[in-house]
Amino acid sequence: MPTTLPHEPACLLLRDLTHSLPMVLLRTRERVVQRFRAVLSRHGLTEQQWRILRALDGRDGMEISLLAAQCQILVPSMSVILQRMESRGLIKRNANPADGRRILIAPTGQATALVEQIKPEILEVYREIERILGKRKLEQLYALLEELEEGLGVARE
Amino acid sequence: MPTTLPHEPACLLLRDLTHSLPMVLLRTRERVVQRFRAVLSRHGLTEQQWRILRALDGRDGMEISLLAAQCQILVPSMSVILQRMESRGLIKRNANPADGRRILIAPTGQATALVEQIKPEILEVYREIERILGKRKLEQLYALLEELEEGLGVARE
DNA sequence: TAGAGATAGTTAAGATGTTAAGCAACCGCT
DNA sequence: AGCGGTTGCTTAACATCTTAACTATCTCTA
Repeated sequence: MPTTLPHEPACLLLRDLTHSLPMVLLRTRERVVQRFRAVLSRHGLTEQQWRILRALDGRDGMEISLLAAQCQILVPSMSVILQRMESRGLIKRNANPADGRRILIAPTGQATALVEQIKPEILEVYREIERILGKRKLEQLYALLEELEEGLGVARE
Repeated sequence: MPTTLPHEPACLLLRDLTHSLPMVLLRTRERVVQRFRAVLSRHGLTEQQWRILRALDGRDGMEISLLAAQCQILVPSMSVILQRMESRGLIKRNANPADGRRILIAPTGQATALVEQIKPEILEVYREIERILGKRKLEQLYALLEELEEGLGVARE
């Protein structure tokens, strides 16, 4: 016995919470990130701090707002996180002489060394993920996620 | 000119941060959730409070630990969130006479009415998502996400 | 060139995430 | 009954998220 009425298509009913898109996205991301977190916490980094170091990797400076956009971290959060990272000696701030508002964030030598140390462990996690899903399905997953992301756009309406 | 060395397969290099799996999952989820948040905030609910009300919907009670698992919210967070929701009259607590540790959480009449009021707006968001990706690709996305989730398992190692 | 508006960052306040402790009620065993 | 281990939940501490207000600086234009 179907639980839906004959004239009421499935899309008119709310999917079971467990299988709703935000929940599935959240759970999957949680599982993935747990693996990364296990590595990063051993080095005293949070996931967000790692994203920042990754974004800065190989560059000699980046403005805070651009850094925030790349890391998918809101500017107010970024502001606080950078304060902590600066006091731990992971980043330094360089003023922009041409525009007193802009601040260039650069990784310290310590940070660069730390990133190089962590990279191979992170790569191992990526390999595990690729083993689970296979290269083809993984590429397919990337494509679908990015298509949905594009479709939803950046605008907040 | 490829940037990778001939004998070094792509999987040995860290994917560009912007296209790393955690980032893509995060960005896609953010875009999706923004849509929901726009609806929920008009009704004074956070995303997490909505998940809780959705999980309780149609049930007359649920233990806190099960509720937390279903909503993908850690128990300590759940504890605080429920305190807020109780003081706003959205949920009530019922003791379990057979086991003094267990507490049954139930939605109030006010909460049930609120959920019914919000449901159609949330459904509209789901329809928009289905329009963007199409039914087939959306199902494909669900399948891939759940396969990856299963593969990563629940264990924290 | 003064002043309105836009831009880059910070600060603030409330809510949640994450980990570790703490507490009370249960369970199993003696 | 009594004791140790387990379980369900709360509290605490710190980090981050989200929205809004605020500051300083810059830009554009009247």
